[in-house]
Amino acid sequence: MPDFLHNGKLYYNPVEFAMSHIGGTWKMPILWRLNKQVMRYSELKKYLPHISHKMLTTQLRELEAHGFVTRTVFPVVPPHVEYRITDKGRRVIPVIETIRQFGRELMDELGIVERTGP
Amino acid sequence: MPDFLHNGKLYYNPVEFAMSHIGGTWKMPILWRLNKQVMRYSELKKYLPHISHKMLTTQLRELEAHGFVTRTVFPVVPPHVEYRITDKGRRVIPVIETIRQFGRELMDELGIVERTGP
DNA sequence: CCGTATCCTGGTTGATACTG
DNA sequence: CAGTATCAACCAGGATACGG
Repeated sequence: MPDFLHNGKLYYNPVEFAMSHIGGTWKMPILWRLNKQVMRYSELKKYLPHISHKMLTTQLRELEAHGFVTRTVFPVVPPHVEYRITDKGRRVIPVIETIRQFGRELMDELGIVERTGP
Repeated sequence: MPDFLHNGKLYYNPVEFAMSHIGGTWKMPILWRLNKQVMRYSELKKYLPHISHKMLTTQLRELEAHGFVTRTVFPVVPPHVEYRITDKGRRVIPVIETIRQFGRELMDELGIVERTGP
C-alpha cells in the first residue's frame, strides 16, 4: 500500500483517503438524510439532535467543498438555505449501506437493540 | 436513526458503532494485512512503516478484544507472538474493499496516483 | 522481541456569544 | 434563520524510557 500526498497531507492508503472525505461522526448521517430529501439547515438540525450548530455548519461546508452536496441560498428574510445531495454524493450511499449493514450485524451479535420509541 | 448505549458510551447510529470497531487510521490496514497472512508483531510493524510502536500494540489489543484477531504467544526467548485474523475479522474485509474502491474512485477523479517505486 | 507506562503535543469539538 | 468567532476541554497519538 504505497502512500501519497494530496493538498499537503500524507495519506497511507485509499481507505484513509476515502475516510477523510466521508468519515467523522457526522458526514455520513448528513448524506444519509439528504439522500432521502432536500433539506434546509434547520430541518437537518432537527433530524440530527446531537450535532452542534458549529459542527453542522463546518461539516456541510466540507461536504460542499468536496462536491457531495450543493448549497442554495434564497435571498429572503429570514434566510432560507437548502442543501441537496449531488450525483457524486449519491455514490457514497452504497458505501454507507455497507458499513451500516456491518454495524447492524455487530449489534445483533452483541444483542443490542436500537431504541424504537421516545 | 435512534441512538443506543453500549458499554457506557452513546452511539447515534449503526455506522458510528461499526466505525468504533474498525475505524481509526490503523485497524483496517492491520486487518487487510492479516487477511493475507499470519504475521508476528515485528512483521506487521515492517509492513506498516508509519505506525508507532504504541499504536500498533493498542490497536492489536482492541482488535483482539473485539474478536477480529487472535494473539498467540510462543514461550521462547526472545519472545515470538503471532497475530491471526479470525472468521469474524474476515467479515470486515468486504467492508474494507467497498471503502477502498470508493477511495480509489475519488483519487481517480482528482488525478491522484499512488507512488509505485521507492 | 515484544509490551507497558509516562509525559506531552496538537487537532477536534462543544459552549457561548455576536452578526446580517 | 443561518452563519461566524472565540475560547476552553478533551482525547488521539507520538516520543521516550523501562521491563520481562
